[in-house]
Amino acid sequence: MTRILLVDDEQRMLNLLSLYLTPHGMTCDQALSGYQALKQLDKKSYDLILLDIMMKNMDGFETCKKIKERTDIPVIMLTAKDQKHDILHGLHLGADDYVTKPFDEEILLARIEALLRRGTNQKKIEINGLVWNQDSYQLHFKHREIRLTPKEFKLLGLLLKRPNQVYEREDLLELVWGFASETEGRTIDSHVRNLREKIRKQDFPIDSHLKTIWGVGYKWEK
Amino acid sequence: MTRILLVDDEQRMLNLLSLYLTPHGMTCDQALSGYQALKQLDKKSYDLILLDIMMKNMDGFETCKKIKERTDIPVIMLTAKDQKHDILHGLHLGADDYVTKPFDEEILLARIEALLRRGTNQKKIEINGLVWNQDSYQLHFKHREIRLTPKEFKLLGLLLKRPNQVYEREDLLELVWGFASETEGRTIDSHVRNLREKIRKQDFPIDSHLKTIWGVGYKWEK
DNA sequence: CATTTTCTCGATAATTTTTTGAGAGGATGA
DNA sequence: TCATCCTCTCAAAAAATTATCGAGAAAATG
Repeated sequence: MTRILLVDDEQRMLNLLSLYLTPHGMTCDQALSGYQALKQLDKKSYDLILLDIMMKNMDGFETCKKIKERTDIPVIMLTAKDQKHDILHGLHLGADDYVTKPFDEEILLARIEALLRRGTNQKKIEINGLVWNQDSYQLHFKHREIRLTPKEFKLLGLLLKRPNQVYEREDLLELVWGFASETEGRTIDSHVRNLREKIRKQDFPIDSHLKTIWGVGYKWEK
Repeated sequence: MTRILLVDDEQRMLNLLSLYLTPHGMTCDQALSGYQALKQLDKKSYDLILLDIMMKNMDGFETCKKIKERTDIPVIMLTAKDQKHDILHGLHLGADDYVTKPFDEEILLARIEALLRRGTNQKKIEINGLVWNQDSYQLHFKHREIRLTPKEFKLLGLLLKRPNQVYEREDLLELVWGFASETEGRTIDSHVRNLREKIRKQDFPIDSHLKTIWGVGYKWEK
């Protein structure tokens, strides 16, 4: 169940948002101010935050900044239509996306889902009994845990998210290690090797899925 | 994997664009200026360039022009909504399409995909049931995979992209092997032979498509 | 700070692909 | 038809790439 925190100083807007989102499998908590939102964040974790940046006391930006300082939760701003400046300011403070008010229900949902689907936010993937779970940072096969290191876990997740997509080593370095990575050589091969070994040990047929594409890179084949 | 170069002088806009595109199987590199973009182009190749033409120092147009002078990579301009003049100017300088800011995610994606489907940047080609797929690096016929080596795969892709175009051996060496290639003699013939054999084995009538043009080279005949 | 775990990277073995050369086999035009 | 090109074929040698291993560096943990 996707947990969403709604932040707006108008109770009516909070209700409207809840009304839209709840039927789509999301549970919503409400906060009437940035202060309340932050307090709520200390208590619970959320998958996404919907934040009105034009609240009376103008603390929308401040709230956005503070949220991003302490968490990595995606934030969608609610903004007025033609406030390009506000939008850019919000994005600058770390917001991930924006939706203009008055908003269209479908657009809002599409944006939310896009953010949740996003690489780092797709939480659980199951293929042929192999279960990769972002939240718990665990990989399971037949209810047995396969312990992975962070790099192995991220690498596998990336491959699983786009079955059949071939990733060149360069791509993997960028996507798993990060932009400025200076790693090179056979580092990736080593991680692939360890990953294969750990999974193979549990009798999952990893070799018919995690494939080497000679001269190119690696991929997960369905 | 589709590689995209983002050019904008606002870091936040770059991040927003990455955010939208990455989940759709694209890897993005960023450049904060036209100068950076051109430098980056010397190092790597891209499938498409997204270029803000309204950067502070007004070098968007200049950049577009220079990109088009030295490459054939499709360029989409990011422009303000009502700058008809800018749009026309950009198209005149060789830009392939434009998207107005603030942009809609779906529209942006649709434009990108439309451009990628065109011309020699196609990632997926299907002819008479033979399916060539760049992303997965696979060739299929009737849902059976035909395993190709890198050279074979590239060679076939090249021919498929321009049906009926006859390529001389010299052309093929340049396009498949790369400029500085020193290969010669019967190398290409060997690869063509192996390619034909693998495909013929799966009962695809390769011989009525992949034709030898006596005294010249090879072509794919529709 | 000591210990454990993870990551990196080179060396070597194993594997796969590419190139090459020479003879056979076709195509072409006089 | 013949002489001459050019292409096809084949397999062995060369080259390129990946797998494997292990040791030391780096990072995380308690």
